[in-house]
Amino acid sequence: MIKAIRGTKDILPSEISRWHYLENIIKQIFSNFNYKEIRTPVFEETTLFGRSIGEETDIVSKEMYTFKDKGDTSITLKPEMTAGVVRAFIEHSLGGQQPLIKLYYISPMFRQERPQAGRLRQFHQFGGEALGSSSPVLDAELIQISYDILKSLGLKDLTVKINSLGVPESREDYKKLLREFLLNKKDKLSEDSRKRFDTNILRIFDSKIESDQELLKGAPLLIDNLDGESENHFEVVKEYLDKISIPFEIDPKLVRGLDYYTKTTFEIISKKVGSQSALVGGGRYDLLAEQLGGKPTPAVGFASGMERILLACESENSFSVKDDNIDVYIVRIDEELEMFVSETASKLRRSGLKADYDYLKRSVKAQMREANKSNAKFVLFIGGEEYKNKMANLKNMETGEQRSVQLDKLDTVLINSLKR
RNA sequence: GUGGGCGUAGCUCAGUUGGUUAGAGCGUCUGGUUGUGGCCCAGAAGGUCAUGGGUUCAAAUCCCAUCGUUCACCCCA
Repeated sequence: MIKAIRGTKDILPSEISRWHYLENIIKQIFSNFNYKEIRTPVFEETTLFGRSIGEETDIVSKEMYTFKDKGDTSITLKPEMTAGVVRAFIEHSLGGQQPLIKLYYISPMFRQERPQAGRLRQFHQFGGEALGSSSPVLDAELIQISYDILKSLGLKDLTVKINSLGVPESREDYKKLLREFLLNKKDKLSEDSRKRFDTNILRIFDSKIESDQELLKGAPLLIDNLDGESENHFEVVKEYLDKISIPFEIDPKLVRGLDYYTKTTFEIISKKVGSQSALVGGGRYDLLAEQLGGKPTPAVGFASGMERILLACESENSFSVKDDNIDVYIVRIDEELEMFVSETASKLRRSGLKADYDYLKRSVKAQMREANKSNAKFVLFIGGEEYKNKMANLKNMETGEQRSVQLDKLDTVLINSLKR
């Protein structure tokens, strides 16, 4: 048997209504904030990701689906969306058409990692990006959008964490401080953290190993060593979050794994999804557009994992969607009326009604069971004496009430009955 | 890439210290008297016990390998 590739999942008809529900909320809230949807290709030139996310990051160095196409170009399935959005922004000079552009997306992403709860190789993210303004209000706005979406889904157990990474210059100064602080403790660090000491020292804060955290006690914090501008920016973000009633925690250890972040970073976590607890991650990336060859364009954005969100919703039992139902199921009483039943269904469908019937020549009883399973509001019986007089029996499945209707007035009768 | 758990019907799972024909619930199908659902009742279909090898008179059960899956680490959404 051929099975779906490891780390990929079929979304079956039985679960699709939960996805539609989620997608509708996402579209609704982004639209309230006047964000426009953007769709970029699922694959891009490989170099785009190295240059934006960072060559040394885990995503680029070991998780990308990269292959050569027939023209010998190196292609990569997108592991995240920001790079593609910024590429499109530059390519189509979107910044030249309007000074600030607010975009959102819903799209599959691909990363070749070992699958686990809340982590797939093909997974789905939605996210928002605001390009063209350095206003801290936008940082807060994106936090608000993601938070409001999660809240609209009924999620309760959420924590918003924010931090500021400052600008590269102040960050470099700080790294020196941290390096000095840790220098004589280096040999006591875990193996991973010793590696981080050289590659990305900030990430040592992420370590889950207790002895590492012990060694970090009393370490200088990035947040206490910000440059003046970043500090002011962070103050406004916090102030505005307070004004719009978003509860948050400052987490000086929140260091995100993508190279392009500057100033604000944030995360929303839920304890209800296993160990992959981040539902949302994002931050400001003021230098990325320029780095990719565009004009300097301050920007901020976030991404959010839809599978993780649905896991959280499931474990909190935060919303339920009602079963699909149809308006009318047509039961064929006499076998020779098969064609007429199809014809009648087809007319009703063209009148905008949800109609179905049996294609398997099943018994009347079986047809009724089927009607019941598809939650039909009405059942129409076609056959016998009534049919000769161009009449049919219409049964209300909820009340059990049944009446005779003229076949040529069927659609109006049904439409009126359904209004009630 | 590293480590642990688990692979029995479409799904969720039983299966005793190895012992005849591998079970249940749900789901599916057919019936329960002429042309009417849910509830109930009767019956049926559906299994290379993941795959391959080994131990044994005898393996779903014990051992090994492979594959799959799952959870965790790293990292991330």
